[in-house]
Amino acid sequence: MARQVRSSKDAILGAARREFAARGFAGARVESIARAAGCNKAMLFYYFSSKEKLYRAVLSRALGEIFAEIAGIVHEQLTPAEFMEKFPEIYVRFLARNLDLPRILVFDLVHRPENIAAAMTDILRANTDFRPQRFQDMIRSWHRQGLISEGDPLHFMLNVVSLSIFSFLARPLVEAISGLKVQNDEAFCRARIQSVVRILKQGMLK
Amino acid sequence: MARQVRSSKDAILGAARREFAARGFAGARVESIARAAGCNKAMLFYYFSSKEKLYRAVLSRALGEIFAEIAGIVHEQLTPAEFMEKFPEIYVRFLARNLDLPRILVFDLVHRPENIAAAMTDILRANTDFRPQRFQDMIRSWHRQGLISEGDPLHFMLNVVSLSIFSFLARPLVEAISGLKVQNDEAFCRARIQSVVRILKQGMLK
DNA sequence: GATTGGTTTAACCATATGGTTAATATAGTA
DNA sequence: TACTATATTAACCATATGGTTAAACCAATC
Repeated sequence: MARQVRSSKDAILGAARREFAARGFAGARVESIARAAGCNKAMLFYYFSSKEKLYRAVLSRALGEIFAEIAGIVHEQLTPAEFMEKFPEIYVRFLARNLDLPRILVFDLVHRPENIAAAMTDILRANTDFRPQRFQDMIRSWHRQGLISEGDPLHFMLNVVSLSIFSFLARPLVEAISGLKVQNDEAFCRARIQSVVRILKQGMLK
Repeated sequence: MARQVRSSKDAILGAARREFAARGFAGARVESIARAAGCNKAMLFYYFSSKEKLYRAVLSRALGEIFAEIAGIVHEQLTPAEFMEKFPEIYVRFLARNLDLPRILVFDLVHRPENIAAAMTDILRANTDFRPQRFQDMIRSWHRQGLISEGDPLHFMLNVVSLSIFSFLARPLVEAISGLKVQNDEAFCRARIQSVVRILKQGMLK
C-alpha cells in the first residue's frame, strides 16, 4: 500500500508552486506541472481533482509558511523598537529565500483577493492561538503609551509590510528607471533591511 | 476613409486594459476584449496583429501615463521635504483614480520584468528631457548636504514608492489578517497619504 | 459611377488545454 | 495464492483559444 504516496503528491505540489509562481494561475500548464513533477498528468487530477484545487493547495501552503515565519514574532512581547528591528530582518530574509511566495501571492492579491481571504481564514482557524485582535491592541497600546506616532494599526502594518516586501516586486522597475543594477543579492538584502529598519524607527518611533 | 479609426482602436485599447487588468495576460481572452470593445475579434488583429503586441501597447500606454504624472514633480527643484509631501499625494491619488494600472504593472513586474524594462526604455527614449541620472544626483546631493539620512538613491526611491503603491495591492491581505475593513476610499486615501508623508519626513529627513 | 483604401464581418483552422476513462501495476494482507 | 486498495499510465475527448482568410462595406475622390 501507498509506500511513496507523499513523494508523488509532494513532487506535484512543489512543481506546481514553481509553475504558478513563474506563470500565474491562468498561465500555468497542468501538463508541464506534471512533467516537472516526473509523473503523468492524470496523477495530478488523481490527487487534486482540478487545477483550481491544486492551486488552492499551493496557495494555502505558501500563506501558511509565511504565516509561521511571522507568527513567532507577534507572540513575543516586544517593544516597538524591537519589533521594527526584527520584523524586516525576518521578513526580508524569508522572502529572499522563498521568492516564489511573493510571486504567487501578488497575483492573487491583485486579481483574486477572495482567494487570499479564504486561505487566510483557513489558516487563522487552524492556528487558534493566533489572535490578530491581540496584535492590533498591542499597536494601539503602543500608541496610547506615546511610544509610536502612527496610531492606526492598519497603516502601521501597511508601512512595515510595504517597505519589507515591495522591493522584491519593484526591483526590476526601479532598476530600469534608475539605471542602477543590483549585483549582489546578499548585499542588497542587507542594505534593504538596514534602510527599512532605519526609516521605520526614525519615522514611527517617538 | 478612416472616419472613425480612432474610435475602434481606442475602444480596443480601453477594453484590453480592463481585461488585462482583471485577468492578467494569460487569463485575458482576445474574444472578450473584442466583444467589450464592441467589435469583431478580427478587428483586434487588424490593428494590433497579435495578443502580445496589443498587450505591449496597453503596457506602454499605462507606464506612459504614470510616468507623465510623475515627470513634473521630478523636474521642479524641490526641497526633500517638499518632495516627500508632494510625491505620495500625487502618486496615491493617481493610483486610486487608475486602479487598472497597478494591477497591470504588478503582474509584469513579477512575471515578466523584461517587458517593463523594455517599455520603460521606450518611454525614456521618447521623453528625452527626462534624465533619471539627474534625479539620482539630486538625491545624492540632498544626502551630501546633510538634508536626508538615506544616501542610496535606490533605497530612497524604494522607500517612497513602496509606501505609496503597496497599500493598493496589499489591502485585501491586510484587511483579511487584521479584520479591519476599509469602508470609504476617499478617507482611506487621505489617511494613507498622511501616514506615508509622516513616516517619510520623520524617517528620512534630518 | 467606377476606383481606391481603410474598415468590418462571418466563417474557418490548427492546436493547446483541462479533464476523463478504463485498464494496469504494485504492495500489503488474509 | 487470491483479494483489496491505492498508485500510475496511455489513450482519449470536448472545448476554448489565438490567429487567418476572403469577401463585403463604406466614404471620399476622380
